[in-house]
Amino acid sequence: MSDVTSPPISARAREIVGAARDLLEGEGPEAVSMRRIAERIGIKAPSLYKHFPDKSAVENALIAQGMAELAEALEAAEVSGAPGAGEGVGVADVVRGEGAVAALAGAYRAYALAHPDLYRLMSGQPLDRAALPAGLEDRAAGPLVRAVGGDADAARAVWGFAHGMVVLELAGRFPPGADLSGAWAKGCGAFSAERALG
Amino acid sequence: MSDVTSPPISARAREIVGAARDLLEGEGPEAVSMRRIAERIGIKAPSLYKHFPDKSAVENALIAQGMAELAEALEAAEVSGAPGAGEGVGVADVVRGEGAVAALAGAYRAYALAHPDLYRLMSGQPLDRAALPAGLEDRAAGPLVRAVGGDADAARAVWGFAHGMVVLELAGRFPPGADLSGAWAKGCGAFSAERALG
DNA sequence: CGCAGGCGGCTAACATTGTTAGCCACAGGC
DNA sequence: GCCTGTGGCTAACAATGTTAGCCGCCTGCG
Repeated sequence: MSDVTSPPISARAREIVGAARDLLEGEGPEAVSMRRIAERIGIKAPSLYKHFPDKSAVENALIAQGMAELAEALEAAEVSGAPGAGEGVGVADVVRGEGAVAALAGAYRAYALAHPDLYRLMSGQPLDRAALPAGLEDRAAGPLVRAVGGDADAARAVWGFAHGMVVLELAGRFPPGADLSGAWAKGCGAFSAERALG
Repeated sequence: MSDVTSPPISARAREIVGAARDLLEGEGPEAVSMRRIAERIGIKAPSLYKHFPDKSAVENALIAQGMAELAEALEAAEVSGAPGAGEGVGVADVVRGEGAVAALAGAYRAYALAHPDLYRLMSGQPLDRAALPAGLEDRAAGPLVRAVGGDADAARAVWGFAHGMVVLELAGRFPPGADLSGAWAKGCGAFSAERALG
């Protein structure tokens, strides 16, 4: 997944966000405390403040990392789902762009399910844009706005749909055993049909 | 909004969740601590444990309260948006049910924006169904499944869309000044168009 | 009437959290 | 050869949820 941690260049800083990520993905959000992070790399908690101003700065680094990875995943789905690429589309591809939306939705869901706690960290709070690498947010949004032909309203609606489905699934809010892929298909189909009608 | 707190009948218990709600909606989630709740009703924190087993029980009461209110709001939108009711629909009502979905979406968004912290509390965690009054969840879901004609997949997709839009808006994730009502319209239209195509 | 019991307060305390103050060792540059 | 910055450390503080243990008062009962 290449190197995605831009602002903190220090090796120690990278080690810190690495430990934070391991804790987050290995033991959940409540495990990522300053003392646990420090312990994991063999130092004491107060020393972390020589590398990051506070805990939220570490979290912001994690968020940037996740967003970059998500952007990569979406870009990969974009090329593989683009018209002209190999790999035949499964269901009716009546509308130009339908396959693209579904492919992106699938990649979005897959990333969120593969990194549930990181995804929640990324999307659960007001997002300090100043602490994010410039252009990252736009880059992550790019594939989706291209898939809907540049329609900002449609892009936001599809994003809302995908995010809502993912976060409800992660929170276990759907009835156990519900056929979520059916709901995903319904949603992707709806947005594609809407495009068909103009 | 009538009486919605079912399990804790004690006056003190109701006073406690009232204080918790005031703190939550007045000063945000981090203000609702056991000590602040107790202080607000003139007792000390440990005494709260004579009425609730732990903090999460208080939160569950809050969640039940919010879900009941949301259900009421959706039911109200359901009757006012039903065919035959007064109040002309704003935009093209080409499909039976389109107005209903839009009306429900509007009510959903309105409730969430009016009670942002309560909504986040309601929807942000795995939901301890055992601690909820029986049937509450189904009641809240009722209006939406009726609006989509009983199609469970469609209901889940629309719910995902509405929830995602709301939670992204509450988290300030959309660009400042974005035309969200446009995105909402696009989404509602998409799901209605999908129904038109079968 | 007297008494037992429990309901509902209280204080003190514990572990854990993020975070700060202040100290010290060591490396590199003038 | 000093001196300064970097990056460790210990001790401490405030606030969190929660428990233990004590006590006063009201109620029901014999």
